[in-house]
Amino acid sequence: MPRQVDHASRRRLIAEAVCHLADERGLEGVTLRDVAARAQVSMGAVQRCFRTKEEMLVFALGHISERIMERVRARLVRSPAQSAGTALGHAATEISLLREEQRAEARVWLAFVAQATVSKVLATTLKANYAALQEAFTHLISEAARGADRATPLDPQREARTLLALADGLTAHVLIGHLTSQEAHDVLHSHLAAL
Amino acid sequence: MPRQVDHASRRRLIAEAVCHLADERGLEGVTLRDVAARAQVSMGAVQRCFRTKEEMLVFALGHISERIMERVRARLVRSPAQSAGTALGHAATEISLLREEQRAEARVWLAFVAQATVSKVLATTLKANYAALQEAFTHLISEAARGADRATPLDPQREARTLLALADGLTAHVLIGHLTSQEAHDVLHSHLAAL
DNA sequence: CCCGTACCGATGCGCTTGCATCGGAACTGA
DNA sequence: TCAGTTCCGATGCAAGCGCATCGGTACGGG
Repeated sequence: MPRQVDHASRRRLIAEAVCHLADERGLEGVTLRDVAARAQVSMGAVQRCFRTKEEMLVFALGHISERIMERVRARLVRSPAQSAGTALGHAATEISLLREEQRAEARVWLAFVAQATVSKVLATTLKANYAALQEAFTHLISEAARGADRATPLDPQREARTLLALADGLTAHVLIGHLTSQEAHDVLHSHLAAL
Repeated sequence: MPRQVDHASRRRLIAEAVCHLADERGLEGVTLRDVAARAQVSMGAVQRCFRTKEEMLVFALGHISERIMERVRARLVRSPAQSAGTALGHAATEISLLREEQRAEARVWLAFVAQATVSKVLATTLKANYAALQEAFTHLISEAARGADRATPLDPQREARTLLALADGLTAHVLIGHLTSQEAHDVLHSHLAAL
């Protein structure tokens, strides 16, 4: 058996390169050659890992989805003691990708969302992610609502959808410079407080 | 003076073609040749109207911005009798581009938003539009809030930002198929009711 | 009537793209 | 040590891109 290469890790390496390039120049500016150069591998290696460019992009989307999800999970685990309400706040903040160091991920994410409107495979991947997030949020909200008694009974699923859409909208507005991340934080927490 | 052509209307014609193509294939799939073909003019004509492709795209963005703004304005004028609250609802609905016949505009808009994260000129144009919208919403909200007395005093500007971000997020989620436009409507109106 | 000017369609150029190909390098097992 | 197998880097190719160019066309003024 000759030399074996760890395909999985190489694919991840390449996915990282895709994200960096998508951050800098947009998804359209991602070419196989540039990806190879950025990942410090040859074009042939890239083509061995992914049969087509689209396959590469889909994998990259899955990669960063996983990273984001992982961060949310980590955040929830890190602060388990508090109430479901604060956990919700943390999760929402993570999702919004407002922190400076997440700006790159946010740009890549937005690029993929835009691309998904014309690419069926990307849309499928994205929908799965959103569905998972929405479910998680729904649970958090209904749990948080159990304690607090409210004048009007609230629909956890609808509130989850609201929160998810709001987070995404805020992310986009920060990215194009319409809002500062400060303002976005303010809006987000105000909304959460109203819940 | 030899034959003169109406440059302004031709530019609008081309902008329409750009929007159609961006709707079908994404902003990346917009090429000068295809635009020319779709607009039923020659490539030379396109190049006469716009010196570069970017100039064309920027004009197209301005064109559809204007159209959307115009629709919002028309909607507000059409139903002036009601309260500021219902006017707000109408405006928000228009902005969200949820109706089927606005799906194309929504796709184009999202494509431009994504592109704006890497293009300074596009970002500037977009920011101007969002600023105008936010201001309009702020006024509507503060006006609507004047009548209703509330437990917690609300910040009109913050609520305007929230509404704008929520509308955009919902639009995106409908486009990628995570929500149906029905669900988005539900979310939006529920949020408005909470105000 | 025809000349001059404003317009435009077609064509060419240089470049980049995604993808296919292949000779040789690298490493394992005997 | 060497044969065998797996991998990969370089190169080629056809297509498509944005943009520049230019000769022909059509119209309005003298």
